[in-house]
Amino acid sequence: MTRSFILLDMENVMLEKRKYQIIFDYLKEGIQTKKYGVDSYLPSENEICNQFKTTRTTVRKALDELQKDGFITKEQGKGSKVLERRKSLGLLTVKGFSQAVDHKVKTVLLKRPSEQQWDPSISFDLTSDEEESKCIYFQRLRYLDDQPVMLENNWYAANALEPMKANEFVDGSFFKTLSQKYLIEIMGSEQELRAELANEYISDNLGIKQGAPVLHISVRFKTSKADLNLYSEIYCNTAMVPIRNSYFL
Amino acid sequence: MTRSFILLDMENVMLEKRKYQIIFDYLKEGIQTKKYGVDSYLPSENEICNQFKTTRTTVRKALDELQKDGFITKEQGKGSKVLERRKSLGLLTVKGFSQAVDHKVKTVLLKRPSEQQWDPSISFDLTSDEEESKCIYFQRLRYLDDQPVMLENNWYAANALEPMKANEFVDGSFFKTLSQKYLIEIMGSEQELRAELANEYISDNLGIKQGAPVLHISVRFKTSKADLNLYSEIYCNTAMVPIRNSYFL
DNA sequence: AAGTGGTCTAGACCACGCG
DNA sequence: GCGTGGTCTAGACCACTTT
Repeated sequence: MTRSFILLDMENVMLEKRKYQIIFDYLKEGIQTKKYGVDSYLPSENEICNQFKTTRTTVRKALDELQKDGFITKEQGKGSKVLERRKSLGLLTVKGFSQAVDHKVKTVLLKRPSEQQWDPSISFDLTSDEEESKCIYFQRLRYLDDQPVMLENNWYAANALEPMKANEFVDGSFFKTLSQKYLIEIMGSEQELRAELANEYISDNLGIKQGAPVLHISVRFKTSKADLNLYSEIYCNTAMVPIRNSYFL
Repeated sequence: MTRSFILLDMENVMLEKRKYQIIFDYLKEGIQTKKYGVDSYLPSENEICNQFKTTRTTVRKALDELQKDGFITKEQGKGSKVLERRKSLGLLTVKGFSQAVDHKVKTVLLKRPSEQQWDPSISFDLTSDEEESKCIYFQRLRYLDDQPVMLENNWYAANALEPMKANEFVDGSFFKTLSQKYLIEIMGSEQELRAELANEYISDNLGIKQGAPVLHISVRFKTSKADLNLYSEIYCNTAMVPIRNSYFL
């Protein structure tokens, strides 16, 4: 009696994770590392059942979570298909950035990631962990049709993630790099929006007049790594083209 | 043999809905009509099982959907608790509007809902159904601490929903009224953001100088009623206080 | 101890997609 | 016809909360 109790307890300590969580993690990693490529299908529910010696209920729980997190979509009669990118989380896009057919898009790294002091211009309160750490800062300028439209200042805690090397950026995207090389996902964001008049520094970078209206966006992105947030202060010239975002259940 | 086949088929035609969908709809309506008030607990999973003569798997499927849609949260050992409001869908809030303790909030209906022609200033393309219909227009001005901060122009298709009476607004909120009186929920939104300089009309309403920077937000809200979208063109004075929104998985 | 939600098993039948 | 995901049953044991 005592012995079986100890064994059960051991099992819980050893396993720790729920069975569906193990399957979820296994499949998620497979997607992030491109073992299961975009538009391909995961193994069928019954195959996963056999592989993990479990029942469909448990496998379906894992797949439901993957679907909720935007990694896959299910197609009745066909299978679970890997999606291109996760459900957009209110990520800001310049109108036309996605319909890239008739627009040229370019991102220039003005300042490559390097260790600095936190900047007081960040609009959000830092966590106590972050305040104790130094930070990594990098700056980018995004172009649409050779016209600069977004000036981006980005910070994150140095003790949460090493400074990314400039040549390491996957497709020039910080988020793609996080997902594919570090297996870290964006879990949500908070934004503050302001309309301001461009000062000299902003107007120089965006190639507009001083005093022209600019959209100032402050964002805190929360990630699946508990101690890693990304802070961005973004200035946009919305005269040519508005900034878009959308969200759906 | 033939007879039982027919019966089964009949059953599908009669029921049409899945069992979990019936339970979902029943509970959702209970929440929307305040039969289950905010912060109260739904009947336990076993009670619902007995009431609908089904198993916990099916009941839990219904509850999972309610949770995904932001109607309830589950508390282990306690029950399923009704939430105050649905998961914010990137709804814009003025910083301080929610922490209303130290701020006075006021909404004034400048133009009560009435039938009009669609306004060409709407930033989104209308559906063909909407174009064929007239529209309902209403205008509001929102104050924070007796300072006007948001001027709101709103339109929706007249054939999708009758014009709401001014005294019908629940807590002055269009969305609360939609949910509680019409059982219609917001399913998502698209936004376009622009920084602009206030023209005379805007500056008069917001009590700022002509040429001051204003945040222009165009929104299309999609609802659970297929033919009902709400279009809003909003102008914000962000000098005192920024506009916020957030989204999480 | 009793009740609640969380996980899991071992099945069954259905609707859909495709060869 | 066969494999896929979608729904559902009838149980079991667990962890957590409250009495």
